[in-house]
Amino acid sequence: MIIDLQSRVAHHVRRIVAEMFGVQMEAVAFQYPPRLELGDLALTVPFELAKTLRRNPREIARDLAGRLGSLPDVARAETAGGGYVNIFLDRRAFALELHRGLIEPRSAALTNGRVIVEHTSINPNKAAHIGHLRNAVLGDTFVRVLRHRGYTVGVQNYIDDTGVQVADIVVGFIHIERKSLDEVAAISGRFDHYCWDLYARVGDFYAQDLARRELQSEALHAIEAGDNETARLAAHVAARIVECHLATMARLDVHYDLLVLESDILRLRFWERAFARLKESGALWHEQEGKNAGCWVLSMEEGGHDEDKIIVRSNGTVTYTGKDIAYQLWKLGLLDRDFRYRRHARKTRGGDLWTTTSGEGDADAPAFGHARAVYNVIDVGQSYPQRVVKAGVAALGHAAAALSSRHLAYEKVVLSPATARALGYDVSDGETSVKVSGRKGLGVKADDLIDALVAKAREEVDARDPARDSRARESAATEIAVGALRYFMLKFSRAKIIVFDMDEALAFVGETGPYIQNAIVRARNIFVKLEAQGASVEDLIARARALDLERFLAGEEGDLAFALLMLVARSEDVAQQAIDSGGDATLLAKHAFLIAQAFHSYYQKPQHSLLRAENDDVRAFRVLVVDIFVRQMTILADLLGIPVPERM
RNA sequence: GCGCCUGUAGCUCAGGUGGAUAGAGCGGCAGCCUUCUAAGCUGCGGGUCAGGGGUUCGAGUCCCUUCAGGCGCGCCA
Repeated sequence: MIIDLQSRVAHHVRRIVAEMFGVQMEAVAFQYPPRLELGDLALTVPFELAKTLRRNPREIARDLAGRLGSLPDVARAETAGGGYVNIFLDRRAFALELHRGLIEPRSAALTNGRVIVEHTSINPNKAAHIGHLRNAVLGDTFVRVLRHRGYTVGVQNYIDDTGVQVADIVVGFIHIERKSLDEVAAISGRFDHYCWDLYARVGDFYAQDLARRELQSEALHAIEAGDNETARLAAHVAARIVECHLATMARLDVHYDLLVLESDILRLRFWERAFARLKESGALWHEQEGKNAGCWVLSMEEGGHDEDKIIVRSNGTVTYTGKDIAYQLWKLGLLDRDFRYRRHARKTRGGDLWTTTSGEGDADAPAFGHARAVYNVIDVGQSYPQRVVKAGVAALGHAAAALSSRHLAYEKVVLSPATARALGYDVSDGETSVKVSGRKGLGVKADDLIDALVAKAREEVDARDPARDSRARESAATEIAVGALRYFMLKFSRAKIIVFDMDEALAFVGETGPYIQNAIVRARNIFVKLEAQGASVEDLIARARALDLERFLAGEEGDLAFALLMLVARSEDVAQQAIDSGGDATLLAKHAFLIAQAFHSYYQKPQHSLLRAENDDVRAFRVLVVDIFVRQMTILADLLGIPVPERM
């Protein structure tokens, strides 16, 4: 809402600057004064004009301020500091416009074309861990923000069902446990957790005798060839683990539109097609000499020497990077091949979940691929292969498409020494963090973390509200756990390594998801009580609209309330910023926290009590403020994927 | 060696497009519950924004450089 207001004011500022100084300004930048007493918005145009006009910015500010006071939306304007123009808004008009915008939300203008976000993409061979949660929460939150801002988004989860990690588990079943497909299928309980342990044993198994590595490559070849017992076992493992991952992510309300199976990329010969095009264009060539002799390589054109990346090995097999180039080309609509699709048994939030297939597809499948922009949420360790993929796309003459394909890189999650010790890992005194290791089975399983959070939240809920129905307490505990976890994953910027500490992650006080949830619960509860007393929120809001709000939004309470409203008004701006900055929702999470903080601070003062307001006008005013807060916070919580319990 | 990332309060971290006195949470200290649910609020203390140089009216933010730490540079993914 503040964006609209700013563009109206900016329009007038440009006009006035042209009249007074004869200068055409392209953009007018707004800032927020450090303290509310100084003003609601600040202009820095006098600083910019000072250069071209060769005049003191203070004088320019004074001239400009004199003309701004009579504009619509503006109550008055002052000069301050070395040349700021501080604008005080017409608070009544501001509050009413803000409220109207939240009651009748204009959905953001639809942008053209589809955006694809790929996230999660966990190897389907063992349980998801906290690092995967960071990926999924980052990706899912970005998707929510994009959709909110008018983008059409397709969410894809890439399943590497023919890779070495699945092969390792297959080796484990065949050569360590000596289980048949039927016996594996009969394993009950949490299959992904079973494989988590088995995977660690396979690591030991290889380490004991390096010759056993051959078993991995044997399994891999059998899987790629297909139509044999090993391949069927691999398919069973991958499919079953994917279901586990989907179930884990669903606990956090993370969903996908399409599962892309690597086996389908192979069977539908996407790579052969991409390979042919890459050869035609000369992007790939067959190296005749040197250490890469016999390989098909792609030049990275950096430094000019030894920068070639092998795409096809000398034994003729294609690397993962090669397959990813094919997949990326398909995403961008640059590969003249398509998958076939069938409905998956699981539903997604908006409707059907689809999966690729090389068999018969459903006739009514929607279109996928052909994206205008692609975001790949992948850990920062894969920056190099991601650059290779982009270079491959660019080498086919699609420079613009390569640019619209972005790597949303995020740092890893490691364990604090305390948490690593609690998991039974031996930590020496000097260490400040411990890397997770799939090979050693070291790490925190996503489900275990969520379970611990729910249990901790359940204790709190039980202690506060023992009389409440047990199922209601459980669902509140679950929502609090999810809110805490999602906020925790967002509060650090992507480039920061998270040193995961169980106690810190389990904290529900301070800058956390539950803090935000509590603010909304408190606010909603006021309305519940108000209605229970026989009052009507709707009537009170109608009454508020007719009030002299300028008066109510002044003074000690008014300033506090207005500060809250100013923060609320910036929400869409911050959401868009999260997109423009390249997909970092940290700002938006922080923003939600700031609004919650402003509300808590306002709410806490007994003299601001809504239910015990001294008269109906004051009550009506407070209802308006709280209503604006609740409506905006509900939107923000949804964007962050933070559920709101009925009671805390 | 080359490339990328990080360095801000005791700890963990925020700090669009350069702007006013650099913020939050945790921890510490001192207060606030016959309550619109204290998972909350108020106050206090806490800073060479790693060091140095430069650009600018103005730099935590941009440029150069040094230092420290991490990651990448596979016919793994």
